[in-house]
Amino acid sequence: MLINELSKKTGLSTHTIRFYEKSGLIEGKQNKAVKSNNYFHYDEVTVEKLEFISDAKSVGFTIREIGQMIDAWYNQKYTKEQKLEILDDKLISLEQKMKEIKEMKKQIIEFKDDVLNDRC
Amino acid sequence: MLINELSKKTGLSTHTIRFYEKSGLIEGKQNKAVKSNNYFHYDEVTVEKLEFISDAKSVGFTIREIGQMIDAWYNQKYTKEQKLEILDDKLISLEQKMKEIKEMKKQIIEFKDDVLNDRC
DNA sequence: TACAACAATAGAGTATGGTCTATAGTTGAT
DNA sequence: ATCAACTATAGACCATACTCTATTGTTGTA
Repeated sequence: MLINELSKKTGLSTHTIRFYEKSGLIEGKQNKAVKSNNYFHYDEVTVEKLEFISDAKSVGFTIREIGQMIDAWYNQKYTKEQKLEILDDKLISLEQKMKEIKEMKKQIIEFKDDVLNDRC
Repeated sequence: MLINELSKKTGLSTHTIRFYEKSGLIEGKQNKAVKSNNYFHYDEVTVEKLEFISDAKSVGFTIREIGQMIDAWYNQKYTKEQKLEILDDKLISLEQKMKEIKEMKKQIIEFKDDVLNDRC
């Protein structure tokens, strides 16, 4: 599919998709047989990747971190051990985020309690 | 205390503290009796606030959101009902973040499983 | 063949959240 | 009195992650 269809499937703008492509997160393929244009073609895996990118972004991962994860899963850039290390690293950082969120929840609940009891 | 001491107590640079002050998150007081300088003085509540700001930032809240929470707790800018609404709103967004993190964990664990079993 | 809708590329512009520099003045110990 | 260490203010600069504009070229339908 071309970028417009990819955009419609993922809900991301063509600008954003091109930005992710420039950032190395996804990669379209140009058909060398066609000489009249240099349009990029995208497959279903790219749709998957973009969905993953959106999810990963909303939990706070940076483009760089997301790139590492994509490389650890879809590409042959790393050895098996390196891949596992990267993914474990990300799992640890998610555990950390969870802990911080739980702490923040506690704190906000305390705030609420203070508001309810006119202690602030 | 002056800004340097505040900086040492919180681990935040004086620049960052001044940035937060400009952003309306904290507020020092100038001693009008002293006419030779216009130094700002900070209290223990400001230390607390800065610690809260650091925690809130690391769970992904924006400066604006953090400002709302601080206003909902420390200030009289909002009614009791508005304060509770703001805090509940933030609790909901934390629940959402938790859900997303759990999903992401699942996905990364699947990735790991694929790596371990040479499925990618 | 005209033309709307699409494509690629380069580069400018925006928002957020800092971070740093320059300047000018103040304080406190020696 | 000197001077290092502090203070305030203004504004420049930076990184991240987009977002938009301008330009040029292509495709497909009427």
